[in-house]
Amino acid sequence: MAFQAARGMRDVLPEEIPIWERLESVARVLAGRFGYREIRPPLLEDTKLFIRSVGEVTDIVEKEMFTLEKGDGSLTLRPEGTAGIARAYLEAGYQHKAPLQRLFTIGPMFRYERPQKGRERQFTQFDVECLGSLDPRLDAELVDLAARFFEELGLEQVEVRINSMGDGADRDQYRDAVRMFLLPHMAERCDLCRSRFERNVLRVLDCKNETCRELNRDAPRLIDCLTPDNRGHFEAVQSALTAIGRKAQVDPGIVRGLDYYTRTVFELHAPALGARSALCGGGRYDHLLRDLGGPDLGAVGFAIGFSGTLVVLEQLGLSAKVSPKLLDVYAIAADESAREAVWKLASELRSAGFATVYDVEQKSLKAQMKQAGGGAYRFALVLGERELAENSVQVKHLATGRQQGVVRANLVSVLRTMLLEGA
RNA sequence: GUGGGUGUAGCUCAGUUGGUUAGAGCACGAGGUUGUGGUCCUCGGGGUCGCGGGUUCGAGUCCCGUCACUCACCCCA
Repeated sequence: MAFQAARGMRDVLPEEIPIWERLESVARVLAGRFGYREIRPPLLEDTKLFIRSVGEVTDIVEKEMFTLEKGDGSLTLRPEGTAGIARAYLEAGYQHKAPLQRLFTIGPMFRYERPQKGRERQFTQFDVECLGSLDPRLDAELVDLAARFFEELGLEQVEVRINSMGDGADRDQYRDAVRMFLLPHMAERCDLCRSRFERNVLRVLDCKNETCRELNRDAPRLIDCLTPDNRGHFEAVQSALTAIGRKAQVDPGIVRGLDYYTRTVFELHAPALGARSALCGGGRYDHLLRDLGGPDLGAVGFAIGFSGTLVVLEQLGLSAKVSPKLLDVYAIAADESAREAVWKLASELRSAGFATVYDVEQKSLKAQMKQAGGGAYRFALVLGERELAENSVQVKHLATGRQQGVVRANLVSVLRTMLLEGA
């Protein structure tokens, strides 16, 4: 093949569209039920927006951005959705007219990474953000919304893990405390821990290695470092979840990679998937709007990746439940003389609202029947000399094999009735 | 970015220590059935063996490079 899709980019073929539409529809309906409105920011933003919001020393900014230099400006394909939405919020002036905004978007994001199963360079996210408030119920609301998304798709036992990263002083203090705690025993730890110690100290606490976990046992607890305010907020999030029957386990290992996160961070996991079980990640980012030049208003959000979701549905055998869409009619010419009549009939049926297709490959009657019976159509309509002579059409219901002659003038109403009855 | 694995027909795969015209199942086409799909039977069309180079009398098979996919890391949706 002379050309293939660029690395990490893939086509969503017609066969896969039904499952994608299902994801999008579940996302839209659910977001709507929670009062979230769709927003569609551009795919390209000023590169500096991402550097400012995501953080200069993150993997995303350091090596994963698709950047275009055009004229004297630098644009980058969005590696995540939050920055663009926050920018759009401020540009639209919501901070003045209606600061509390529940927003969502569904669309492609781009990261220059090594592709893997469920991880592509272009990937689709369902991104939900609530800007303009610090209310802990919103943190819980988003956890609930994210969990319901997966439950709606048929996943049972979605696990919620939450943590708080503090906010400013307590966050730095906790980080220092962890660093001081780890320092004396770093030599005994694994390579990964040593690299994380440099890059993102808190992730050392998430090491799966047996001896490292042992060393982590007496690590300082975040809850002890949080300011009374932040501790109160964290507890309020948890009780808001409890109040609606959502179980959430506190997991000190959850540390979002992006700079803008504050206070609540959370992940959703599907235990059925084993080690790589993360379905969704999100959290609060209370100073992002301020950092982008707006007022210091709170905000919280999450993102769900569709590629990963599809992998999960596949592994749990849930994707087969999405049935392909059928076309209504395949119109067949029983002999050459009927081809023109079939062409006119197809046009008529399309006007009447039926999804209709006919043969353009000069196939034999048998081959046309085979085409009709291939599983993509509900009815085969047969027109030949006989039908033309008596002004009728043979209507065959392909699933049952039942066939009847229908007077041409009644065809539309008969078809309509049969489709309504699901016959 | 690091380290493994894989790449043969539209799809899933077989192909012996290197040896003649590279095979199967499914799918596709024609016929059995002169106006009828799904079952069955017969026949048939389909291949730059991912791409490029090398070793050899001879390469799908061995070597090197490259691209893609994939798995485990890093990181994350």
